[in-house]
Amino acid sequence: MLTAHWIVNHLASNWCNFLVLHAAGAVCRSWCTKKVVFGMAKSDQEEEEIIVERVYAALIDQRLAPGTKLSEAALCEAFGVGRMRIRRSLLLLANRGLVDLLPNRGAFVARPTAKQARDIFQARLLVEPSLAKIAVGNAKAKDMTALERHLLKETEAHKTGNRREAIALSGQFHTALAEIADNAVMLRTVKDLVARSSLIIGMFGHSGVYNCRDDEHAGLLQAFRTGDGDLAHKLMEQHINHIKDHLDLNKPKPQEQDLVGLFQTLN
Amino acid sequence: MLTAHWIVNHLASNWCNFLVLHAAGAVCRSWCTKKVVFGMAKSDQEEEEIIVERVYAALIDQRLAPGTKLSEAALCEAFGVGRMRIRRSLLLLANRGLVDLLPNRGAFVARPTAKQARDIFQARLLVEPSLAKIAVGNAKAKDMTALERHLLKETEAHKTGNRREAIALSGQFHTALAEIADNAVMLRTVKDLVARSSLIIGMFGHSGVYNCRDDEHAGLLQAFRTGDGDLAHKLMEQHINHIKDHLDLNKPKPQEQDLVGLFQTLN
DNA sequence: ATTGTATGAATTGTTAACAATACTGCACAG
DNA sequence: CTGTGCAGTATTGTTAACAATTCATACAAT
Repeated sequence: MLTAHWIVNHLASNWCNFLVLHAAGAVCRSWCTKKVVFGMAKSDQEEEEIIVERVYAALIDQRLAPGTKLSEAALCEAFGVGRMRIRRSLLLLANRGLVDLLPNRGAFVARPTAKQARDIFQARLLVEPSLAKIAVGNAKAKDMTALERHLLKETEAHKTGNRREAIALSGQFHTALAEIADNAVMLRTVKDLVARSSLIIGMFGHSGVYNCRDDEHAGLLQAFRTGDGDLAHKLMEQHINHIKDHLDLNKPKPQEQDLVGLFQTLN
Repeated sequence: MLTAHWIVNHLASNWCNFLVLHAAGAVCRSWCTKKVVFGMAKSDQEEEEIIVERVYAALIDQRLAPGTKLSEAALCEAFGVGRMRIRRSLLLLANRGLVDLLPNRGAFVARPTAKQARDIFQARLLVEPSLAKIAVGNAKAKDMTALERHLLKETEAHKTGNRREAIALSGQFHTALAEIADNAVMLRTVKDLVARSSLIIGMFGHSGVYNCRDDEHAGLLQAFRTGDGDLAHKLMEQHINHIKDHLDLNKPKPQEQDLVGLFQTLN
């Protein structure tokens, strides 16, 4: 069971950043009758976007295991917001397949089925290689340097054995490509797929195996340097297949609620 | 402006079906202390899925023009549900890019920008051809007959000049392929892309031009008959490009609220 | 000892009232 | 005639109380 205290410690690690961020979005009622927001306009629903993003991050680096109960009260305390906000955030997360919303039971971190896992990786194979090719065509100089820097951090995290950061960074590498491709639709799609992949790895992955191997990311970066889009396509395809190969879709991790899941045939 | 009456007439055309459907999900408190739901289990959040689906349909066959205000009260009356339900549905629709949610102003049918239109069609070009190829590989006999029947209805609607039905059916053709491919992730993606494409056509399309030309759908069906996945890939690519070519992304339709949108520079 | 049942607590779902903001119409000054 | 300011009204956003359901514990029975 998940206590509020646990969430406060593990989920809200950069809570202060959030407060500062929010305070910066100052609202000023000026001479005109409309509100004018300086800088960032994240007064209302942008706020639960932040919550969603934070849960995203927690899912990706596997601080929240599949099946974990996300009680409203705990989340309220963790984020210091009202129940309505939390409720909306959970609805959005459920809409993206990251959370299962059982009526009268509450919200749980999603436990992807084998079928869902297959669908998700098929989708990644369908989308990400082509997207990588587009990204190669789009990459500006600053994108290249950003990727270089990202890869440095990634290998660094691997070397120092910082597992959580390594996982998070390897996920971000994939979304970074979508950002370079400069397509908002695909960016969101890839983000969702990466996050759900983390859940899948948590359920079907062999223990000790990371999300991505950074050397494959390095190969992709090399394709960016030479501007070889077709190579990037091929490498990305191989890369995703490697991730998929490290799964055993027939044996979901025997977590605590394995028996109950076995008899919930609806799922 | 959108009156409640208008919505009742135009949005809720198959309202009775819904009632029957819902009544069929009978709930029976039996000897065990848990609720048992016979047949379909759409008691709770499934209900707003229905609302979302209905708005979807209305957007696709262009009964709801981009920029139309969706007032909560009107929708409450149209669907006969409480404000909370409507509010959640609007949140989900906004999350999928079909509705713009302006703080304190309300919900409006989204008016895609030229950039968004480009992104969406790029995504379709990236996804749907490959998906069509997969669908060809997956198609069973019953899928073929269903497609045949669908195309008959589609050409029929074209011949009789039933514009709304023609548009709706041509959209459904694309989602039908995703269903045959049997990938839930891609199905949802394609549904969203098709719906948003309808909005784009409403904003940037030349008047009198349909969503899809049914003869191109017929060509795709032919590829299914011969089991030629690569042909399906090529045809779908051409098809989407044709749709895109009929747009003029530089000239958004001068609808009534075009001027106000012009001076809302935030958008 | 295990199963079944009942009671109380905790959690989720819904409703309605309230607060805050945006819209509308009118008066009035320039 | 246009533009500004100021009510009143309508719509949206939030909160808190209430209803409904599930969960946990204790206890009785086979």
